[in-house]
Amino acid sequence: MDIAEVAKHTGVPASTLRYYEKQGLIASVGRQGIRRRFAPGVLDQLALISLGQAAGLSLDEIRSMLLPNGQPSIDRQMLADKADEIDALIKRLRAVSRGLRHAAACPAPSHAECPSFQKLLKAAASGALEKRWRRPGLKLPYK
Amino acid sequence: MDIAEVAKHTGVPASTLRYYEKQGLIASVGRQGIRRRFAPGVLDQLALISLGQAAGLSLDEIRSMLLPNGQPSIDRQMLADKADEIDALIKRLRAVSRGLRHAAACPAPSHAECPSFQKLLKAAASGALEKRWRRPGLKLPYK
DNA sequence: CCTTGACTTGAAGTTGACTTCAACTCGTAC
DNA sequence: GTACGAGTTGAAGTCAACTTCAAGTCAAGG
Repeated sequence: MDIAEVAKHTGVPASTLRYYEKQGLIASVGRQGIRRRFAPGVLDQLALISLGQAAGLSLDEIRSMLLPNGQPSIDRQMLADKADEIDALIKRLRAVSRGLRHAAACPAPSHAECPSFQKLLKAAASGALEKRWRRPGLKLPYK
Repeated sequence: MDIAEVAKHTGVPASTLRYYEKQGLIASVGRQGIRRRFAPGVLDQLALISLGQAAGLSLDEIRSMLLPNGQPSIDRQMLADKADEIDALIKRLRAVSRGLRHAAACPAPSHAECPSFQKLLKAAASGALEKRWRRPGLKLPYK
């Protein structure tokens, strides 16, 4: 497959594919003239990369889960750890969501007088809420 | 309060406070010599900013929720919308977490043969999983 | 008076994951 | 044989939210 074909099948832009190759995340199987040729297996690798990103992994981390041949060699413990991380994130997000909803429904004339909003503010001020996550996330299937 | 005091109370670095001021997110009440002085109210504003960040708002969005005087003027509908967004994100994250856990527990010799892992991969490949979220998130209180 | 330390400034640097660009090379079609 | 479209390259640009830096300004203490 040439790069356009891979891009079409995966939705990953050609520029990104070249970038991934440079980063050692995927590999082309030789060239036809000047053009890269990819084995069909690259589609699976790209799926794996997408999954890793959805799970909140950096490209560096994802690379560390790939054998030199591109096959995944994934530590099950790492998967479980990542799941734990995501669960913790979910917990925090639910707290924020609940707080926001409460504040949205709060009948106080201004948020300055809404106790639940104040509570949220206090939590935020205390540093209990994270300001920035390490990284990207996911789009998801089952909507 | 001077900038160091605000920094100490809030944990927000002085450099960030200056940055926020430049961005119009907070305001100082005059100077003492060359040094900024802040009214205590700035602590509340910073709490609000933290909360906004935890809810996934960009600084631009947060600014749009502030009146020129720094008081929040928050659209309740917007809060509800944000809560919806967060809930949707939670849904996606839970799918990923479940998938990861399943894969971690999967007894197949390699993930290449694990059906649930394959399913996850397929979801990721389909673009159902987001690669990058718009932005930061939260750290959270109730751990 | 001079040093010290905390503050000031605007400009430039950082990070991660890409995208965009100019300049170039092919294979194919006319 | 030449124009075209699609690929190639390395370098530079983008975005957000900051941080870092050099150079300068003060107030207070010794």
